Amino acid sequence: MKWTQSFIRTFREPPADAETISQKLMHQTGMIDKLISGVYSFLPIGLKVLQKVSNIIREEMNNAGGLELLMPSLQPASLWEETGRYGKMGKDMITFQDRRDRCILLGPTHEEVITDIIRKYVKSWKQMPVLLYQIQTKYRDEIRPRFGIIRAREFLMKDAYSFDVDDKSSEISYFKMKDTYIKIFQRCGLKTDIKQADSGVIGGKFSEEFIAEGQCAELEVGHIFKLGMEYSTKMKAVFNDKEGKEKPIIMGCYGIGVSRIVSAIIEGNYDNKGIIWPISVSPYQVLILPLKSGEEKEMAEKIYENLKKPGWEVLLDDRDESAGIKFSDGDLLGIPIWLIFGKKLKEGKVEVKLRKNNKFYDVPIENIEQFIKDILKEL
RNA sequence: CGGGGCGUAGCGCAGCUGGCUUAGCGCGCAUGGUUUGGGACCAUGAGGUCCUCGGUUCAAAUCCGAGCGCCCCGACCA
Repeated sequence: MKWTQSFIRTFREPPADAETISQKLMHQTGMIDKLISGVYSFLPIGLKVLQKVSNIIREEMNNAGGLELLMPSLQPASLWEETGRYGKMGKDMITFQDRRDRCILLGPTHEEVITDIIRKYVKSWKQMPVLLYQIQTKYRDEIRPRFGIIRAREFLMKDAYSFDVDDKSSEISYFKMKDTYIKIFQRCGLKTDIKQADSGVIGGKFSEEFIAEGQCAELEVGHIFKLGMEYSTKMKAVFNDKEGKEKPIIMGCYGIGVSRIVSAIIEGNYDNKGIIWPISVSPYQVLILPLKSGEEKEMAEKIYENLKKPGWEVLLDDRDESAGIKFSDGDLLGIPIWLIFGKKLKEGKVEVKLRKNNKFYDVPIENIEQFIKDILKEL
């Protein structure tokens, strides 16, 4: 991607109302744009990171045997009355009347909907275990949205639900998810602690939450629950066991705040100049900086085309800006590997800079591809 | 919902105490030119419902009232 075509717009100063570092940096790099309190647009560069995180989650969920589905955001209040949660959630839920005066809500979570699906489709012990998940927007009218997308009223969440024939099997599902979560957070470059937690409105028997390290004390990037028979009993999600006896399905549910992860990654990976993306979620892997407009720019474009071929995501800063601005914006944006086309080009060399530790390497142009390959192994 | 703060150009702010020309500054943006290794410079220019409504007044960004919005602390929360 060429910078001049990328919609990237950086700001020298953070917005006055931003408090946390991730919020400031996401605004300064033009990743997000606030519409109203707790509600944000993801601009192209921000969406790119969000999609990287989503794809890591997807891969690991699929590896764990999960099946992706997509449930609606609009849900009938009547379904929530079955579990008694309509009252419990209270004003956190965004509700409205449709034209037939039916009470509809914007889904803050999906236990009721998934249980409804399961009770319609699963009738036999032979159909389990099942693990279903979705990546979808959730709506919660938080008492106090804060810290940008860390606690938003509209946010992207991965929610998964497991269905088993008995406690033993459900336990296996639970621990499989726990392992999967550890892998997901590792791949995203997040250090997390696991703590036993209060199950809150979700209910169930037991839950653990994954807390991301960082300055910002907030909720937590993942939460896994053993729900037991809580929902299946109330909603009559039952199956026939081997003896033909009717039994309630044993459930678990597993959430990850996808958009919140993006914030959490920044909270754990930045310096006074800007973001330092882990390679796995960086919007681009390589940033190319031609510092002058002549031969440097020509050569930079050539290398840019070459590097795109093997599938690397490359950002070429083709703006007619001074070196200082390109460096500063590069630091702010946090792309891990930089290729600087400047002084050293006369000697046939490109300078490689690593954002992480600010180390520079002089690399002959013909060796660039191999050099990046080697560096990528270490990052 | 309680407490605190804020609302003036795309962003960051000054002006308000003590009402008075055409409401400023920095950044950004546009055009032209000189620059180009860590946020360069010159010139010209565009851009404003001073959050909204009402009140006081000869006169309101400025004073008063109400409302709306935003941020922070607290309670609350996957």
